[in-house]
Amino acid sequence: MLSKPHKTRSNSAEKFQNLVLSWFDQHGRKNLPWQQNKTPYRVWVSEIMLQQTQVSTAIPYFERFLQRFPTINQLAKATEDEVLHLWTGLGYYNRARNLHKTAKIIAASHSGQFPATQLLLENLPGIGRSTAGAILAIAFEKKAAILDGNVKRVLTRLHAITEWPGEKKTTETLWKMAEKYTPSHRVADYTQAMMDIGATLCVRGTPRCTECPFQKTCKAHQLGIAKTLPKKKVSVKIPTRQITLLIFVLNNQYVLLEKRPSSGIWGGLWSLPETAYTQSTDSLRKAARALIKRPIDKIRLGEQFRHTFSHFHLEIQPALISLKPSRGKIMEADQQIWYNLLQPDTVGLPAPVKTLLMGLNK
DNA sequence: AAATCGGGGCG
DNA sequence: CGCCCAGATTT
Repeated sequence: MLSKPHKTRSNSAEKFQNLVLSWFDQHGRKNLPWQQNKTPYRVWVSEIMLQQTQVSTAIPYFERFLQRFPTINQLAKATEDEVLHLWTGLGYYNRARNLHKTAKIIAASHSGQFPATQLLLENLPGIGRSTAGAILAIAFEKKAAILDGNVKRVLTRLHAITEWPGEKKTTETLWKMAEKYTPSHRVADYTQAMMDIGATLCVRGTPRCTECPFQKTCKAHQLGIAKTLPKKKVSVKIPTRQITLLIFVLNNQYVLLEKRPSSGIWGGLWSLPETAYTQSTDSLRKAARALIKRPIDKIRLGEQFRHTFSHFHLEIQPALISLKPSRGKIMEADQQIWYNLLQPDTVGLPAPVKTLLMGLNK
């Protein structure tokens, strides 16, 4: 048989993989909830949750989500409100809506079976190049690269890449590296290990280089610039907006909520009626009367607080508007609910709204 | 107070 | 394709 002479010395990618895999065997995380009973469905849900959320935050959400929706078909049958309910507090609610959409697609068009190619996965809502790679590698043991925030940080330091990683060219370079290093053997462990190294050793701020398996090879460490990488995007000051949120309280038990449009901030969540910022009782009375016909008992201001988004600060002035008690049936308009504080509906709430409502219960 | 994080959507 | 947008947590 004709064959090329066998290489006796492993190349640099193989050396790298061996470092990563033996680090994983000794230090990698192997007991995360989604690493037990590993199915494509569980891996997918975890990857979506982890897109913008740290492991420790995601764990309780993952447990509750899987408890309620053990299979993708059960998720597909759920209402969007219930999916958003389980997502309340996690943020980026588009992720939850896309998760639901994708479950419906897979239940209907793939007979409940997760597709296992890069192209099919990337065509599903909420799954891009990196998440598709993670599902292929972790759930299917298929050779596929990921480039999440952790891997980006590891690679920029390893190669001392000083350009901002958001540059198109730099991102492409990083993807090329990620692909070059990805092994065909034990790719699930490798992928988990890279995320673990990024999350526990190669952290932003001060990396723990002395404990790192790449200590000898890391360019940034050699140059003493690990701490300064990846280069930050030039920061922009974000503006502050002010609003007043109206808390209509009826019979000391019900609070009026309105469903927000499905796109934009808090898309699809149930929020408090909003009005232009004011602290004047007179204008609050006017705004309240425009929104509701019931007679007002009294109005008082809550304590103003701040909620920050990626691109603006929101100063929230809560206003409690107690309504005169009502005995008859309480009517709800379309896109409106009287949220029962004692028996909360299973709907999604923005984090500050949830905080406000919990405060009322005390 | 600043930084973070992957993907969707729009022009 | 380039650019803008989304939320809560950590540092």
